[in-house]
Amino acid sequence: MTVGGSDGMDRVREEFVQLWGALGTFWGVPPTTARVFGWLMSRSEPADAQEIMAGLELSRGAVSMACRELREWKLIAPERIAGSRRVVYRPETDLERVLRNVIQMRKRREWDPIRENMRDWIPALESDSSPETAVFLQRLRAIDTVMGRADEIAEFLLKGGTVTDFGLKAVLGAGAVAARLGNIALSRREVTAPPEAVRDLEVEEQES
Amino acid sequence: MTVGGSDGMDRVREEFVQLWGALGTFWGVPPTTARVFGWLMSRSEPADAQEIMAGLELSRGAVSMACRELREWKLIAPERIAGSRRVVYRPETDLERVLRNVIQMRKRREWDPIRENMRDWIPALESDSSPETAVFLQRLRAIDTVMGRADEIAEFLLKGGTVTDFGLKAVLGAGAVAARLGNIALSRREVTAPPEAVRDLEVEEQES
DNA sequence: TAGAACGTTCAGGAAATCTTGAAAGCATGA
DNA sequence: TCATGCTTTCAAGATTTCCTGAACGTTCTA
Repeated sequence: MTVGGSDGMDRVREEFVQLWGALGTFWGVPPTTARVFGWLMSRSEPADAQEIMAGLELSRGAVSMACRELREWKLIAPERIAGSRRVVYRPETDLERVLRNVIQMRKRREWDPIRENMRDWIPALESDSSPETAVFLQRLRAIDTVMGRADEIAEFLLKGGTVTDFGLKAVLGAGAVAARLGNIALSRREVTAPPEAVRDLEVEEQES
Repeated sequence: MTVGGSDGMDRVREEFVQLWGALGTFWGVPPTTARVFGWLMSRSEPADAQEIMAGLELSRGAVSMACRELREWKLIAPERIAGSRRVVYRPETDLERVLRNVIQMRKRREWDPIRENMRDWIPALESDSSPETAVFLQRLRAIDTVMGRADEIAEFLLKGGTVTDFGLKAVLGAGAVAARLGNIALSRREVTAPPEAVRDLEVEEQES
């Protein structure tokens, strides 16, 4: 079944699949779905549902669901076999693209709705001027600022199209990590203007 | 109990707490734990376990567990009230620090173990030279490279002292910045060598 | 030292999530 | 048009994860 599977290969494959499943946590996907992707990546050739079933000991349904999800994330591409109903899935193996797709998906599914929500709150609090509210409002503004920046970076990464440049790969990596955590990160040292909204958090209680 | 709570304030607070709980997904923390942090952030003053219980309708035990976790992440700091058993928790409101703490924690808890695992696999496959293995090995190497870079960047962020801001404008405007970041990211290893392993993924199995 | 107040722990129940398997849907070829 | 082979769907079951509440520890007051 497995093309050219040796003992070492099989062991590593198994552990790799397991690990990739655990990694699913990082990008917000059920373990089984992530494992299917890992398994496909561990093979030199694309596979159909039956092979995946056999390889991972999953039910037909589970495989189908996982593949649907992975297709939505654009992490695998279906390929029809001519003269048959059979569909094989080819995994996206360009990590850069994998990263971009994951960022894009999470942004759309979770991040953007959150930001939209946020938009309502700040105006809603501006009319209220108790001290408690003032503090909270300030924090919300700071959060909004940071999120806005995370947004810009995510946008940049997504539009970066052909990111062939040297360091950009590094930047991409950083952005992925940061975006995954819902944040941004770069050095403050080079900043010319101080990041006020963020800084202010530390001294917020003095304002009146 | 709530200092100066108005209607609008309470509504926003509730939604904010809810949202923050959902955000927990992003940084790998149970929803309730994240909600506790959100609730604390929405208040101008630190709170003790009882207030949190009341504010979020949680059991005593749940609050205790959430606070323990948050303390581990260094996202809240306990403060003893003099002459009493009471402990109030003050949330970390400097987002920059929040970010760093989260990155640090996840790196230690999940990321580093994963990388360590990986280290075993590549040598284990090098002795085996079937075609299937060769492809997989190549992918593993590419993954390792990318993870290594993410690692270096995380390290940079953690050690870089103040790590936040520097928005996209800088990245967009100044290739120099990207270059600098890139160099930092690459500095430990192949400073001059192009990232072949990554590139190679795209052409590894062409039959198109 | 006793009692009160508060925090912590952990077994067990509750809820959310994932997986299964049967049934329905759709191309293909006779 | 029907039979075949493969995929998709979805309700019900299984599993994992989370929360509760009672019992226990610790610190403070009297």
